[in-house]
Amino acid sequence: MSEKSYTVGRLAADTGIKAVTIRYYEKIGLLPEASRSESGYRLYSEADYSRLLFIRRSRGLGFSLDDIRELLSLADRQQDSCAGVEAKVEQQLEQVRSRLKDLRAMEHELERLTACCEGGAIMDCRIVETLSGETAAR
Amino acid sequence: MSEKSYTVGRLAADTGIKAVTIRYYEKIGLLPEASRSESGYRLYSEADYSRLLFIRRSRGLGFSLDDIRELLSLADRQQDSCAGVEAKVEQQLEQVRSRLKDLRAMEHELERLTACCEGGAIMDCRIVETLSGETAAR
DNA sequence: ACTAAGGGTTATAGTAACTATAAGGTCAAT
DNA sequence: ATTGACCTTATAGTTACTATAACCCTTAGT
Repeated sequence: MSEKSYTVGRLAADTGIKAVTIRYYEKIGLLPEASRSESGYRLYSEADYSRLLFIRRSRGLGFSLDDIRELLSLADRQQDSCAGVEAKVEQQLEQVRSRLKDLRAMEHELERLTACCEGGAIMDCRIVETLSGETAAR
Repeated sequence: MSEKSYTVGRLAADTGIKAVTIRYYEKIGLLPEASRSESGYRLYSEADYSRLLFIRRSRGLGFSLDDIRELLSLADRQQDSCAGVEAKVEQQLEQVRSRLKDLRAMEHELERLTACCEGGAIMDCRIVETLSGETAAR
């Protein structure tokens, strides 16, 4: 019945989250305080490992650490409805889409700029001209 | 031949960049130090106004303030080739595209998640399940 | 037993691009 | 003279880390 445990470095290697970051997550209360070895090393359990994976996957979806804190606490109440979780996912989806919209606009504008430069001197450069003046381009 | 000048608040209203931000730009050397009225108020010229518009437009394309610092110094050398500027624009375009790629992946994954939830309890929630376990989903 | 490499520990400061707060001075109008 | 809207400075907070310093622990090799 020996629970296997990980050191912070081991956990880092296994999850792809750096040791410093893991300690940081603990400090801000995203991970519970780890138990310690006799010499003071942090020791992590399987549960910690799972929690960290949850965090990593959520980060990969663009959730903020605050959002993740909420997600985790929602996920912890096994009996409750998952409506809260779904709401958060949808909210995140909207944020991502809004960010996508902005970035696509930037992409188009940048493409337009690269297209209009013909490689002369700055004083004739349409790029610089566009950036400088022309209050248009909303 | 009276040069008209703006106070920081006027400049803010005209450019859509907040007064605090304008002062901040001055502090980090993105804008030259403004001249002052007798009572110590900052006074801005048309040139400052243009420079600020340049900054705003560049920010709108996603350039970092450091990039903008470089862009400005490139743009200031009227005689030089605009190759440097073009390079920066292309580099920025690549960054934007890479960010777009990431965000599109997030969008798809989030869509997938919203689709799979059928509104039961957390313990049956496919979203939570997906976030928790399933090391797959690269 | 000694030592060196490669872990681990803490605390503090730095990053980007602002935003917020406090505590005060100035200007125009009533 | 006083109000309200402006201006000034300095300092701290934000997000999610990263970097640095200065030190302790473990393990393998000599």
